[in-house]
Amino acid sequence: MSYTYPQPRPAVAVDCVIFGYDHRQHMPELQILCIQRSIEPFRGQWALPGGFLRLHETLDQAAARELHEETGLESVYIEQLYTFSALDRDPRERVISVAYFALVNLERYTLHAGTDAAQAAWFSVAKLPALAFDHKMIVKVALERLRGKIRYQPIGFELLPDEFTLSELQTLYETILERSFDKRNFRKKIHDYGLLIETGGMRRGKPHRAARLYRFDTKRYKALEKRGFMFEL
Amino acid sequence: MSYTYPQPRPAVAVDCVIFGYDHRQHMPELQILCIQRSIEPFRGQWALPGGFLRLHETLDQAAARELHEETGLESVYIEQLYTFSALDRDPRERVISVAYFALVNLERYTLHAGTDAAQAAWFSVAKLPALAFDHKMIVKVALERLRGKIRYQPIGFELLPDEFTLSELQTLYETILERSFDKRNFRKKIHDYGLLIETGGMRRGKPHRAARLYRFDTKRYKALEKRGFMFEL
DNA sequence: TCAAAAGTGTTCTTGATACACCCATGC
DNA sequence: GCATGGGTGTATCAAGAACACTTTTGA
Repeated sequence: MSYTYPQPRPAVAVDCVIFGYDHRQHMPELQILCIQRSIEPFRGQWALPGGFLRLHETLDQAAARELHEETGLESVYIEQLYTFSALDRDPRERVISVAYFALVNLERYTLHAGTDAAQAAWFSVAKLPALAFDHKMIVKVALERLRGKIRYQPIGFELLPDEFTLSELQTLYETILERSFDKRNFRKKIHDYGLLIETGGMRRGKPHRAARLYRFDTKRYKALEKRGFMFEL
Repeated sequence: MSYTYPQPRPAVAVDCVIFGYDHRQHMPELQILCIQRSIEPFRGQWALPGGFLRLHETLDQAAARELHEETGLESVYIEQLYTFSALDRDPRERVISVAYFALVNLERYTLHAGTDAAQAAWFSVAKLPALAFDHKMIVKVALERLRGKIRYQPIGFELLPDEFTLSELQTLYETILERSFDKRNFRKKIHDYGLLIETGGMRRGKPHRAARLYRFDTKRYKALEKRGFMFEL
């Protein structure tokens, strides 16, 4: 059998579930960036940022490009999630979509008006609007992945500033996992892993005791990881 | 902005990492099905079974179809792994590949001569030949996924016959995870989960005491799973 | 001085690990 | 009768869970 050029091809798109989190809020919520579509199909509806793969770029590059184009963000945590391929997921024609999820610390980022006439907005995951295509399902899979992964990989730090307090870290976990942790047990566990470095700084300005600031010790984590160490919260 | 038909498109392929396991072997090994390519590129080299996505099928269907065409197997465990998109992964042209992994119990399956003039053969994961394209990397990712997943999801049973002994189950875990378990602790843990049903049958025919046969209790597992239960080995 | 979150240890319970001997079978 | 794996329980250790009060800060 000779090489048969595969004639009819699906279009290949990349869609990004961009999770945002703001530790400064009193009751922080996990948020997702949506854009309001300015073109058909689903014109006027909210959807995940995304676009078509170009031939000169990898999927990772396409996802990073889309994220940059639609939000201005660069060098944030992003990873491939899953590839969706239902036959009718796009009414125009056959499109498969490689979904990514990204984690954004909202302190460093304030939303600029959407780039190409599209409105962008953050929605709490609890109050997402109706989404175009199969994006509701993509969000569902992304949430499951995030919740599963955050418990045994230190990706949660991507949602916080470089320096953070232990309470901020605990609230982050509680928000994402939708459960509460005992303060003393949480702190003991975190400290016992030895993965946080006290910076010496303090978080002040609130009408209560100031809190110590910490940084995540990436180098130490990577070293331990190579020796088969497993972090688990 | 109007709908811009995305002109240059990559071809979309599906590749399958088919894991095989035979509990009847004395020292079982995890194996992978490879096919010897009869066409260019990489003619004569070993590769993972795969082919191009057709427009009328989903990726899951394409993976199942490829698996069926190249092995005759149907209704085995199969799940999407990752989508690979390096620019030069196929020398012909731009091809992205959605990789799947499947689990096959080799007792129920003996390899027929390859379908379309291609030779198919099982290789121990420890002694894989050189593989075409980026298939070596795909296998690496599949192995990591299998090893990670088998510890907290009962997919290992897919590699055993419906009825199996506790020693067979233990050997399966030891083989895949490349570590040993204490026999008494292993059995206690398995029993405590209450997910095995004693069938009453015995595995005989070996020059030592006969062993009790068990079935995995899928219904009970699914019920527990919905209530947030987590199995972990 | 008050409200609000920061910070800190001990006890108890549970699950993980380590470990050795008798039993049944086929040859 | 012997070699081979099947089958069983207990004691120890480590990690997880439960739990309450004092300290510091800004308003």
